[in-house]
Amino acid sequence: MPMKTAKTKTPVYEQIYMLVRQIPAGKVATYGQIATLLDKPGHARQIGYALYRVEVDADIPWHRVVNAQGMISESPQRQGNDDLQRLLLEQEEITFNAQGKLDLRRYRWHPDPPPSTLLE
DNA sequence: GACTTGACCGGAC
DNA sequence: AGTCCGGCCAAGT
Repeated sequence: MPMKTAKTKTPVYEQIYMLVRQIPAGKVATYGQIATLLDKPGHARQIGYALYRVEVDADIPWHRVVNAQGMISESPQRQGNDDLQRLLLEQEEITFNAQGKLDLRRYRWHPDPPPSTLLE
């Protein structure tokens, strides 16, 4: 049981990123949904913070994550990129209504395999 | 090592 | 319809 030097840092965000990568084009997930899929309901803010530090050109479909109201969460920090998010989604044939909301009933991602499988 | 900062959510009023 | 409020916790200062 010795060696404590193996500081396996298990990046928490790694799981978030892996899960987000599973979202198919044309579908979206909410922050809370991601948290729940990771068996951590209520930790939605962590998802937002994780995506906050994602590079725009990273191989992560960050644009497929919206808030529980079906809207794109904007931030002073990301000015301009929130518009990009909408464009990327529209390219996947996702439409927004006059209020800038998308229909979650229609576009929400429902993973077939259990979440635990998705992380392997 | 304490304190601040968030792409959030759900319930209460 | 709105608004307010507490909870959640990793990273950065």
